[in-house]
Parts: sequence; C-alpha cells; structure tokens
Amino acid sequence: MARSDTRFRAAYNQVLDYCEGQPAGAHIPSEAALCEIAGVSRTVIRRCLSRLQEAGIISWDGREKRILRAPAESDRIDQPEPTAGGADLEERFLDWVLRFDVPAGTTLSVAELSRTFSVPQHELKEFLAGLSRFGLVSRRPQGGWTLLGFTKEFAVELSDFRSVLELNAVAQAVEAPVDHPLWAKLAELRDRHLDLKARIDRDYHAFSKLDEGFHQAINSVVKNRFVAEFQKVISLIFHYHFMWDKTEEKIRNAAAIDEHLAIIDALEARDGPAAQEAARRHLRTSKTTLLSSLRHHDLG
Amino acid sequence: MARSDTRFRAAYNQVLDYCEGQPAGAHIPSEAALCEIAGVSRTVIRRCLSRLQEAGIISWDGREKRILRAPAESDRIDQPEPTAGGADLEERFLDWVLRFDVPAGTTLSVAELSRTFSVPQHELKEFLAGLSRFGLVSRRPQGGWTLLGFTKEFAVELSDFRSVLELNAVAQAVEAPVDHPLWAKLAELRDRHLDLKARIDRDYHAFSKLDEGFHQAINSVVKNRFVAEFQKVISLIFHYHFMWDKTEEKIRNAAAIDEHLAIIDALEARDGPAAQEAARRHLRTSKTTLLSSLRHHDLG
DNA sequence: ATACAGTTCTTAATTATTAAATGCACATCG
DNA sequence: CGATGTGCATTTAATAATTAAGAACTGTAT
Repeated sequence: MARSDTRFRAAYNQVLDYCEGQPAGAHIPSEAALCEIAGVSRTVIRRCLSRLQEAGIISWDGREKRILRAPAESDRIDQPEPTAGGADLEERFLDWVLRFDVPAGTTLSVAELSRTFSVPQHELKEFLAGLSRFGLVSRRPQGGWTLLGFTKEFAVELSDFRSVLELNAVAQAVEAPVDHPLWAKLAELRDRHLDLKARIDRDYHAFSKLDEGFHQAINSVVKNRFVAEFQKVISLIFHYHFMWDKTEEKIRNAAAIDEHLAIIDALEARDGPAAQEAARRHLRTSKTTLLSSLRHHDLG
Repeated sequence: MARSDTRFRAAYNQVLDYCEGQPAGAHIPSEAALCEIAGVSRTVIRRCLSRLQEAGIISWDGREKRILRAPAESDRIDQPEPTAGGADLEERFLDWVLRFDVPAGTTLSVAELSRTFSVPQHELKEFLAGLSRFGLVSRRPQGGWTLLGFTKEFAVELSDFRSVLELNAVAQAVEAPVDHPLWAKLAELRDRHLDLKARIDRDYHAFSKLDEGFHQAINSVVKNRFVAEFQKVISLIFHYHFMWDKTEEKIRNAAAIDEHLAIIDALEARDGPAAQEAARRHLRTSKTTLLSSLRHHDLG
C-alpha cells in the first residue's frame, strides 16, 4: 500500500552506469550533481548511495564518496514492468469501444476496465474524467460512469464540429506561404491518391490510412492546442468507424479519393471558395457515411 | 479509510419520514419497495432497518416488519456536510488562477489545492486531468501538475479557437427560424445594451455580465456538446480577464457595446456577410484586449 | 409460481501508508 | 565569509487497503 519505487530503481541503475565509466578510487560528484544526472530528487539519490555502500561498490562518509569496485551486471536492480501501456490508453479504449460496438448508455466499471486494460484504477478514473470533457462519458449519480458516445446525436454533433474545424483549416491552408511543408505533403498525397485510385479494386482497404494522413495534413496548418486535442479524438473515431463499416466500402472509398483530389486541386490553385466547396462536399459525405454505419449497427 | 455513509444517513432519515406518516403497529412495505422510496439499494435499506430495530422504532423478523413507536426528532442522524462545493470547482479554480494572477509554469500541488478549495484530493486529480484535455495544465514527470495557461500563445490560440466557434454560431444564427427564442433574446439584449450605453460612465462594470449573456445567446443556436463544453471554459476565461483587467475599462466597454449592437443589427437584418464582418471585428478587439491584459500582468 | 428475504460477491469512494520531493539549517572547504 | 554540499524534517503524491454501497443469486413462505 504505497507508491512504487520505479524511480529509485531506474535511478540506481543510472548511477551504476555512471560508476562504470569511472575508475576505481575515483571521487563521486555531489548529491545535487547526481540528481541532475539521474533526473530525480536528492532523496532518491541518497537511497541509491546507501544501497551502493551496502553493496560495497562505494565508500560513503559525508562528502567523501569514492568508488571501491566496478559494478557487476548482478548489481543492477531489474525494472518491474517496462510496459506501462497507460500512454496509449485513449487509443486502446476507443478501439475497444468501437471494436466491440459497446452501445451508448453502457455502464462502465472502473474495476473492470482496469482489468481489461491492465491499468491502475486511478489512472482510468483520470482518463474517464478527461473524456467526460468531450462528452463521451459522464459520471453516474450512484457512482460509476456511463458511455454516452456513438448515438446518432453524438455522430451528428461530432461531424458538425469536425466540419467547423476542418473548413477553418482549409481556409487557412489556402493562405499558407509557398514554403510551407503542406504543399510538398499535398503533392505527395496527390500521387498516393492517384496511385491508389488505379488499383482501388484490390487495395481499397488502404484508403483508411490515406484518409487519416490527408486530414492530418490539412489540419497541420492550424497551430492550435485546442484543435489538435480534438483532432486526435475525431480522427480516431472516424478512422475506426470506416474501418469496421464494410458496406459498399469499395465504392465509398473510390468516391472519397475523388473528393480528396478535388480539394487538393482547389488548394493548389489557391482558390479559396472552390476549396471550401470541395471540402464541404467531402465532409457531407463523411457525415452520411458515419451515420449510415451507425444505422447498420442499430439493426444488426 | 472507507467511503462515506452519506447515502445511508439520507436514506435512514427518509425512512423515518415514511414511518412518521404511518400509525403505530402498521406494517412496513417490502425491502424492495423501500428501495424505491429512498432511491437506494437493498443493502442500505437493510442497514436502515437494522438500526431502526436497534432504536426500538420497529420490530423486524423476516417479512414481519411493524412500527412500534413514532420516531422522535432525536432519532434522526445528522447529515455530515450538505456543502460539497465540488460542483462549481471549475469556476472557483479559474477564479483563483486569475484573481491571484498565478503565472504560467507554476507548479500546482494537489494537496495544497485540496486545502484551499476544501475538496477531496482525488476529485482535484480528476478535475486537473480534465483540464489537461484543454491544454490548461499538464502532468509533471516528477509528479504534480504545471499550470500552462495564460501565456501569450495560450491567449492567441484560445482567441482564435473562439473566433472559429463564434463565427460559425453567427452563420447559423442568421439562418435561425423566426420563432427561435434567439430573436426575442436579441431584442431584449439590444435594449439592455442601449440602456447601459446611456449610463456607461457610472455603470461600466455591469458590462462584463452583459457580454457573457450576449455571447451565450449567439452560441445558443448551436446545439453541439463539444461547442458547449468549450464555450463554458472560454466564456469563463474571457469573463474573468475582463473583470480583473481595469485598464481603460470604460472606453473599452463602451466600444464593445457598439460592436455588439452592430452584430445585433446585422443579425436582425438577416445580413449574413455583414454579421460575419461585425463579429469578426468584435472578436479581433476581444483578442487584442486579452493579449494586452496579459502584457500588463507581465510588467506588473 | 412469485414475491420477498437471506446471502454472497463486486464495485467504488476514501483513507492509510510509503516513496519521492522539497525546504531549511548547518557544516565544510576554498 | 561565501559558496557549495550534507543532514534532517516536512510535505506531497502514488498506490494499496478498507469499507459502504450496489447487484445478483438462492432459498422459502405464501
């Protein structure tokens, strides 16, 4: 019932690394200096020094610290878990929701999620608290959480919001300076689109990745933390939905390629209104697709 | 080291209420029925019954439950704290940050915040996790949180994002049907603006509230959970900044009133481009004001 | 057969505990 | 004496333990 000593373990090994680089008998720098090296507090460094002394690797008396012998491989402490998949929890969570088609209104239990994702409960609680800011989940009065997302309303609102952001991005993209990386990226994307169009009959699955890249490129001109944060969620949801919804995938993707190309054409011609119109058309189809995929799920 | 029994206390008093309405000797309904009455689980009801039995208020043997005597006032359990200001934590937090002008980069300690706001630590952690989604704070590697907000970049990005949302709202407002409550609201706001304009020399402080109401009205036409969530944060930040930044407040507010009136005029004339232009102008001044208020803080 | 109570298992809020961080006072060396 | 470094004490935060509350299953009397 205490916090893990991951920090100590990592620091200890790091100090061992340092010792290995030094000859026996060498002086060891001050505690504060070691803090800098290991990136931890003095408390941890002092624990490390204690242990090094116990292990007979160093002598330590006040500021008189010397290396006694070179550390062996067996002196290292093994890190408990190099995993910590808590980083991409968001991706894994959305993947789980969409893959298993978890219906809206489902009660999410922290304990259960903690087990399925092997993430400490408190991390999950923080994560859910964050999602609630996006209206994806909400706290229940009796405790616990409810999954709100992926109703028709949610899809409509998400699509509309996406449209607002993306039309703004397009408007800014038209104004982007000629040396902006966007233009190189767009040229490359055009080639990849044309390439995929030629072999769409076989490789229509590859479009999902291309779509993500395309929208990312457009939005890259908008330097805004709020937009960026939302974009992550939006792109994940659209990405996965298109991946799992297989109805008419080939036709749909072929059409989307043309829509993308139209946007690229307009952008490269620096034709603002045309770009807006092309983007609007594409976003409209995306919205329809997202909605129809939900309808399928409702029926099936 | 256990969760609070608030639920039990409330339920117990509620069951007492029920008993008071019944004559002595009366049968008590089933446990499940009592659950309905008190809105809690059977576990809690059974605890209540146990305690009622101990207190000699009822007899309880299996499904044979009878009232022995009318409950007295002293039988009630007093609720620990009816407060729980955790609801408007967001408002209080932002108020605190802006009122004390907490600089960007400040390390926020959960323990300290927990004390100043008298909110349990874990609630604060969830709250901060939520804010981190908006890029206002971020977790430090050594533990704790850093306040990121209220740098120049933050203000610029927030203003830009606000502009995108609000211009979209204006575009939708122009298209709103004649029976939409917006129009009545706008007419009322126009009057209040004109009223305040007449006495701006004395009551220029009153503008802040009016400003909030105006932007809320405009944004009310957009039915979108994402927009709504952001709007809350945005309006809070702008609201407080204008409240604390006293430089040239009178002139600034007088100018803003005119800008608001221009937007109302254009909207009521259903003139889309004019409304966009008026809104764009107003948002530009808002951004400038927000930025200049930050500059003042930097110097002072 | 069905409505209810008895029982057991799960879940979630909260506290207790310990690792880590931080702050301050004092020591040592130039 | 001042700068640098250490010793000690306090504070903070991550995590496990603990208990209230919820939910499901089972038995039983009407």
